Amino acid sequence: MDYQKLADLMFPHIDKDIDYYEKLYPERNLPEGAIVTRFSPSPTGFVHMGSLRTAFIAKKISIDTNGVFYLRIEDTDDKRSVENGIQGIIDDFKNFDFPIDEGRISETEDIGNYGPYLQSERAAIYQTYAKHLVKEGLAYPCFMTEKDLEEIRHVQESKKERIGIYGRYAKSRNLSLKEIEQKIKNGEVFVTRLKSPGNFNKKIECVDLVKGTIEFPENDMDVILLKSDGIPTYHFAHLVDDHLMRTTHILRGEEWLSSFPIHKQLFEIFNFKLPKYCHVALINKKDGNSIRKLSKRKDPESALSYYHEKGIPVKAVYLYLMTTANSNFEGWLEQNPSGNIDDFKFDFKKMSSSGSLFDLEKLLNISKNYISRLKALDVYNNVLNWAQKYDNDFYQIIAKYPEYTTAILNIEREQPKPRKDFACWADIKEHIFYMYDELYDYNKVDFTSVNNADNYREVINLYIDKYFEETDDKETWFRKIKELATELGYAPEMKLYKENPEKYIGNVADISNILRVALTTKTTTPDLYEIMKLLRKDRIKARFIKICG
RNA sequence: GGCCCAUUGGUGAAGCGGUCUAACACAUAGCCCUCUCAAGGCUACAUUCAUGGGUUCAAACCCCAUAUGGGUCACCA
Repeated sequence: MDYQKLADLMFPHIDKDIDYYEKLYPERNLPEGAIVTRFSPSPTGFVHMGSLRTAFIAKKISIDTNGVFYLRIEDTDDKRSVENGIQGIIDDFKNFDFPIDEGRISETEDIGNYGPYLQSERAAIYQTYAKHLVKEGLAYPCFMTEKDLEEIRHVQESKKERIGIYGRYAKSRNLSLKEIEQKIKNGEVFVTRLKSPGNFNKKIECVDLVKGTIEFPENDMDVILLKSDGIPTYHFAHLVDDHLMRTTHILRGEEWLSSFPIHKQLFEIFNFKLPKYCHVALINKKDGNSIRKLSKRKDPESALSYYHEKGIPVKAVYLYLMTTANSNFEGWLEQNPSGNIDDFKFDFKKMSSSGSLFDLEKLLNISKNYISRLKALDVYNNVLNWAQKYDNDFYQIIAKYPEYTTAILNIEREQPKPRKDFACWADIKEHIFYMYDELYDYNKVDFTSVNNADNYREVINLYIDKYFEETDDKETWFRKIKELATELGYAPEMKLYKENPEKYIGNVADISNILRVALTTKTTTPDLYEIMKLLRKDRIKARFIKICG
């Protein structure tokens, strides 16, 4: 068989050879140990949480080694592509503070010297490499129709054989040049298949960075390299792109593990340096009694937009992802409260090889801790940004009172163990609304949940008349509450009350709760003294009077 | 069904042959502290590491089998 002739028959328009591209995309000039990684989604919708996790780890190891992280869009299947899919991915990344070193930055633009980074723009490159393989006698055109393939599958199923095109099922391997020429002349379409040199009975070893060495049967499938439209399948695009873009590490979901032997074989055939592989375990979700993959369709938390809507800080999400990625990260975080992930060194050995459940509760806890360590002004700016998008009424109010709001957010914050009230920006309104006359509603004041509050009018009136003094410091303020309690027959100390409950009609807690509910409509708030200090005299009196009047 | 991966509590996990009646964190419960919360402190929560067998003086850790869960077997990625 004259393979050169066959190659020209199949790819008459391809005039370059692979040397051209090898020179066009030379080895990267990077420091020793620098890792080149990538994220290569197909534009089928929003970026999935699991994908973000994989991308995040990939980026992390590139940062750790002063390497490169790039974004490549795998749009080789237009049936699945979604409108604005590319922009959606780019936007998701942008909104998640996820800058890339090179790759696709808009629907049409790239940065970096190894592009184009959109696979549909690389057809000629793939075809050049495929043509090369044909010339070497390692690939061939296959004219089988869907029906032919179906029949083969049926035969294989009934004989309990492995499904696929291999060995004697690879009928098109035996076509003569003449037959091929005739078919092409007749306008028959063909795919380009690998003439796999593998033997299923031979074992090969594939090394995964976290799973270790895995033994597989050698690949003997004549997998499709180029579909009939000349566009590559994932396998071939992976080979060509990751080789040409000089990727050193492939991080991808575990669902790719089983095609590892195909990829290894492809790299070996071309004699390209095999990148290192890391198959990242999937994130799961408990659904009733069963466990399944976190799903784009069923689980809102799989979409990045979910975190924006709730106002969960992007940093907190990354903190969570890192704790799931490296088991020693949490301990490290405790030692390094600054929490700068860049200072932490990722280690493949500390990565779990089994899939785990996505734990929103844990994420929220991490977020709570993260927010508690922020300065009040930071919190303010963040809520402001969030509210502008998701809660305009609240936005109007807090935008009107920046300093006041910041002061509210600073209550019990500047202390060694700050309050941890907020897990997300969306939580904040519920915790502080009563500080604004616009949101405080005295109709909501309800003493039924406060103990011994039947005489709330008496308590409040006495407090205004005799004990309330705006300039009091905290100690004085509290001493007066106790005096008020005593005067009305409530125990001034919890201890006293517990010792002789029958001696009193209630205790100090009841008194402050009456005041608390009156001023805030809530039974649980931060330090009442701090709240009153910010509310100021006039508003306090106005609220009290309205309630008693 | 073939091939492959995984299996420590409600969750994430540490552990890599003896110090394991199994670290740490989340969740849950109780107590303390306390003006209510949040937080914090203390305590409880796997006598046992999917099951069975083996190797060993000794196994969660090594080996084998079984079970369960997951992935994959497309002109999808």
